[in-house]
Amino acid sequence: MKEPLEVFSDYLSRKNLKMTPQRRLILDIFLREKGHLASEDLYTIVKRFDKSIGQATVYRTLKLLSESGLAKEVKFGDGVTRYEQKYGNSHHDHIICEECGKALSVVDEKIEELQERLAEEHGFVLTGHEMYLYGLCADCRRKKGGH
Amino acid sequence: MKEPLEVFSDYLSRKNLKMTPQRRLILDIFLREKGHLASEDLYTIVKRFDKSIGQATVYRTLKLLSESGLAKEVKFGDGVTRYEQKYGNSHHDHIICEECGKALSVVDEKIEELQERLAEEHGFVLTGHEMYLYGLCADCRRKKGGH
DNA sequence: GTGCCTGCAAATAATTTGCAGCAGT
DNA sequence: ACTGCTGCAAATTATTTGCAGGCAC
Repeated sequence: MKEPLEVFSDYLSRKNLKMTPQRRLILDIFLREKGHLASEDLYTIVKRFDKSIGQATVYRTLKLLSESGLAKEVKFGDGVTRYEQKYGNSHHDHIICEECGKALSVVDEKIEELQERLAEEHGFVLTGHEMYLYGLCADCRRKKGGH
Repeated sequence: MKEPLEVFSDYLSRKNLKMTPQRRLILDIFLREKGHLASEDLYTIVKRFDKSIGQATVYRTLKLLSESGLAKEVKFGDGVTRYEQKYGNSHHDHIICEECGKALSVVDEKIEELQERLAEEHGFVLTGHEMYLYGLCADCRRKKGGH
């Protein structure tokens, strides 16, 4: 598979946009940090490498990364947009612990299939979907129970 | 089943809060208008009946309605919080047309079951979930195809 | 050299909060 | 009477945008 940096470069030149040191740095750190990062989180980390970078640049670059297919926006319902890596066309959903905020990525082929069918039954052709499962993780249940 | 107004009154007195004309009016209109209403939508409608009502009151009342179990917050990912009616403990998910914004409420027992199981497999006990299917509705496909 | 890019600060958008007077219970 | 409630405006939060100078192509 093509390297992320190449994917991004290709995307940029296709759109007559430019590869800059800031964009390279943000992509780099975005790839290094696994998980679900808010723009602000990324900004904090990126700033350690380039004191002079601006928040807006991080916001703008994350948007570009989404458009290039390298990142995907996810919204956990707390008003903060997070971004996660997305190689090729991998897809997954989320289980979020309501106690500690831990978020796992999961997929269930059977569910995906049923979603497709459900949409069809209502006359829709699916283009995408989001599923968030909220609950208590094993750790938090133990802590709560143990008390 | 108990009347919504009674449910709300009970909730309020249980919390040492008060039933006011504004709250009664907002509940009334919320029940009348089926669908997924943003606070601002409701505010616009409510204003036709009471010119002097403030936005903040609508926001605050919708929050109370959620807490009382009569309403449920839904977020379609466009940064606007919407509210839908929720009698008893009815639950459903959403299919949203990316073209015209139309939103349908749906349930699929089989999916619900698999979600439960999926969470379990990852050590979670589910407390709730949200599922949003995005796609194109039949109408919009026709319009697009016809062009 | 041209047009995109950057950091900054100001602008938005949705929602929340502080406050002084008003009103349910 | 005692608190909670209301409308208003100001505050917050997350994100976007305008701009003047700088840099990639």
